[in-house]
Amino acid sequence: MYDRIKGFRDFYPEEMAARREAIDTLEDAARRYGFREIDTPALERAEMWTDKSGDDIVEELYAFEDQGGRHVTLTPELTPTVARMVVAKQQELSKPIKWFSTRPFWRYEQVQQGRQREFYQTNVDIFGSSEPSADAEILAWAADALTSLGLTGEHFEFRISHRDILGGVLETYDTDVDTDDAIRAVDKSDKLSMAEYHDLLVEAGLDYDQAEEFADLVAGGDLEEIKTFAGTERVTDAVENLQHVLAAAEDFGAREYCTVSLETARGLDYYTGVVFECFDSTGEVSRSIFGGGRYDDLIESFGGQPTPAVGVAPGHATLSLLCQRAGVWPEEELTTDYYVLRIGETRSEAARVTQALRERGHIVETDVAGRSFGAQLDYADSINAETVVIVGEQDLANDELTIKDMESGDQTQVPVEDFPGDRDRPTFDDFV
RNA sequence: UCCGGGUUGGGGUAGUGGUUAUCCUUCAGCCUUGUGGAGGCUGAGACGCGGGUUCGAUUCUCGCACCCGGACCCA
Repeated sequence: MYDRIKGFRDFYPEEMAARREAIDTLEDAARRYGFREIDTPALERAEMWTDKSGDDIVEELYAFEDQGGRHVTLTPELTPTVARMVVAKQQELSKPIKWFSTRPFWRYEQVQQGRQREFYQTNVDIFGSSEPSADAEILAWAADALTSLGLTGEHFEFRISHRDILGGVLETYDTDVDTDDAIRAVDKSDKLSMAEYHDLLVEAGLDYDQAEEFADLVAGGDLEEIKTFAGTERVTDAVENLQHVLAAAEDFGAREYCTVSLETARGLDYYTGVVFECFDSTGEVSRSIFGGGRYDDLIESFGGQPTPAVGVAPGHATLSLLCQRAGVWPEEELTTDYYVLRIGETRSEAARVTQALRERGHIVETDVAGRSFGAQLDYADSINAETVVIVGEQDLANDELTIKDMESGDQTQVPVEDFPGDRDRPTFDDFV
């Protein structure tokens, strides 16, 4: 017996069927918005991460040197890859570029609830528009995707913030503030006592009065108050941009899921404008369900022309936790439309029936194990077959088949030449 | 990397420093090559790995692995 690699998961048919349904739900919603599916490599040059984040990040990567001496890594996130793709075909792609993909990523991390080393995300991005409508479309897709899964506003909320608001407010203080440290403190404020939170802000460079004032302002989340307080163009622009995004989200029916939450500061250094995270309303799923936002500088930093971008990437692990707790995760039960039971030397006729039903698009199984009548019926039961078509020597002797409804156990005879006939989905009821 | 809890057939469990490790379930076969969900019979299948203590370790002990939480981190 070999062990599974830690942090990697197997998906057996029942779980896979549920996952497939969930993935299809997310992707069908994306297709309705005109997002086009792409697929991307499992392996990228490690420099795509080490150049920007330093060599320490290798600790978090499945990175190695390949036979050709290249430093490569299993891809830990999609964004740099799509940025590379956009840059490579910048001239020929019509804007806005709207892409989605579902695929695994790999990070060498500590395994926790909702976090594995191999994890699946559906990434949805728009490149080439800085309009609030683009941000709103991302939010609208995210809301559509979640509600299509059966979730409602009771189950989740989008916490929306803007990168420039916190930074912009902080820079209005005369003191020399370490903005990153202060924002990190804000991000952690949930988990800290008020005093600890204030202490961290002080460590970042504010004095105690400022720390208290700043913390209150952020927690209050009153955008107009913040605009007035800061009085700078940067903050005014950021607030107005956030308001425009929310207004556009309103038009697309996504506003009701959005809460302004300036404490939602965390995240990727490449975010530049509106950022948001999705949280479980009950707080049972401790980490965020997913995050997203605007990253207007990334394409340029990858050597392309300045190209604004906004995107979101739900992780399937946390999403399925959320759905399971909300009781809307798809049923993990396999179903079978028909089982063609064969007894005696009847293979050719049974095969004809089997293939005819398969041609109609049904899930059809027949005996491949040489089992007895009873064992075949047992098996048909175990795979939740809806209808069993019995092709037995006794039936064929009368030029008949037996159609059995598995739920009721009722059965009836039908002429061989009349099955399946021109019926799309013949069942017991059609023949009584 | 750190903290806490855990690991006995495929799943769920009982138990013990000493003979054949308990029970339920599951799976396979048969009773039954013409009727499933019931029943009977037969069979398969476990003490996570390694070291130590001991005459003897699944049991005590240490280390490791893995699992479940959490911290840190989360590009």
